[in-house]
Amino acid sequence: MKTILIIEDDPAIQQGLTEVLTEEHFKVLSATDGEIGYQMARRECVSLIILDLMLPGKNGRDICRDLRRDGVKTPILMLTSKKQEADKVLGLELGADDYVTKPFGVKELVARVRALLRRETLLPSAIVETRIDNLSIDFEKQEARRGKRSVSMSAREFQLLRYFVEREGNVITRAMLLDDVWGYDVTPTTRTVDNYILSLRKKIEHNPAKPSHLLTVHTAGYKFVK
Amino acid sequence: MKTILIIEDDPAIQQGLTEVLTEEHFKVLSATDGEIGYQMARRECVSLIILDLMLPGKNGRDICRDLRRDGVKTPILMLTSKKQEADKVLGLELGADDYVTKPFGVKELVARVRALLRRETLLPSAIVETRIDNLSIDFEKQEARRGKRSVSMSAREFQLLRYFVEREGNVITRAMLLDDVWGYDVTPTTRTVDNYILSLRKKIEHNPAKPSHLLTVHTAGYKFVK
DNA sequence: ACAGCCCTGACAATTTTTTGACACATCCTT
DNA sequence: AAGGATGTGTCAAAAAATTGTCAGGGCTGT
Repeated sequence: MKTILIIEDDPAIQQGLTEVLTEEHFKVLSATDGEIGYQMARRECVSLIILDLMLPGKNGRDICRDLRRDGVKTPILMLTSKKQEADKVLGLELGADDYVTKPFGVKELVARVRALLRRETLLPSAIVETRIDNLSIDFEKQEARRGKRSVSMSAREFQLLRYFVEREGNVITRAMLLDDVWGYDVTPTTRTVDNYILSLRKKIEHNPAKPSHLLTVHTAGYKFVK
Repeated sequence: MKTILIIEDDPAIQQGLTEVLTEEHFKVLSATDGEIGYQMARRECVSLIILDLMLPGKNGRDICRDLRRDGVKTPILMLTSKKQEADKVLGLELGADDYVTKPFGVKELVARVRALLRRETLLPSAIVETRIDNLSIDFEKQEARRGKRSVSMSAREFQLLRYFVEREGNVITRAMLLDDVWGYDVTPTTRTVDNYILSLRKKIEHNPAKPSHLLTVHTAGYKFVK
């Protein structure tokens, strides 16, 4: 689950945002003072920061600049009162990623939050494509093909395989898979995992019954090797 | 290490860009005057040029055109103030590869820089016209015709199709479509998207029920292939 | 008022995900 | 080394989720 830090002194907005975002299944942290918010942003591991421009303690402008200077790359969504301010906030001098002017619509805000988070997850240049024996896989395009024959995989299968490929050689427990690939909110049986392993093997292994890539580590989990 | 040439007269942006790109491990050269920048672009060996549209000395538009005329193939990322300008900058007449409108977020800019560098072939990223089977489409004129029979499409349909065509082969989620094609202020249902896909298929596919271009990627979104 | 777009809601069709049953393998005790 | 206990492989069918499709209502510009 993604955590969002809200740094905002107006209690009405603070509370409203918290409610909305919680409802949208985000975890929310908050600070009403600039200096405290800044410290939290540095210490806590959050996915996105919603930052008011005007704050007691330390204003949003400074927080933003300082965070960037500290090397914090978390996306920042600025709340401003005037459009003119907003233009200055963006651009490079400060390093915010997007802004919303008050008064703002809840839907718009949530949409922007989601957009920022999505862009975020697209950026890290994790593994985009790979090759297992003569099967080539493009995770971004969600395509897998053996020679010119395309092999169909569901979205979850791609996710799962990617998870393994990115952690090549490490033992992956079922719990890790359930947490990271499925998420906290759903809890299928561990049998579900086995079934996906099964179908992945059918697609990537030459002899699914004697796997050479997606190995089982008894009582522990699975391991992918190339 | 890749070298990036920045041609930009506003010192704030100039400096900001330099900082950010340096931090991202690029080597940065810069010019604040158009004519000087143009000369540098011709002489120095750089991997990418970030070019402001409005410049003293020689404006970005001319620099871009002249560089292309000189046979310089280096990717060019334009900085513009208005979206309308941007659309004109792209396309073939000038030869820029991508653009960012001010104010822009750091992440977006860096992402675009990386994308351009990754891209080996210098395709202009804005497609003005295309052909799908025997259907020819002109996005600028908003015309589509199959042979001499014109096929009517609404503005939104053109937008949507263009979005797909420009991202050929990539999986496009409904959220991306809603954010990028519809925008943040309106929030139609995802069902709306499906309906547009439906009507686009009726217009571009030979057999809309068995699409061969506008494919659905179950649980993920859609994908356009030619 | 009319035509054309845009959006919504309902329901059907399809695909994916999960479950449950059972065979088989491995581990750990005795 | 035998035998139970537990963990895994496998399949098919049920359950859930996603997408396809259509008809209709609201809105806008003419």
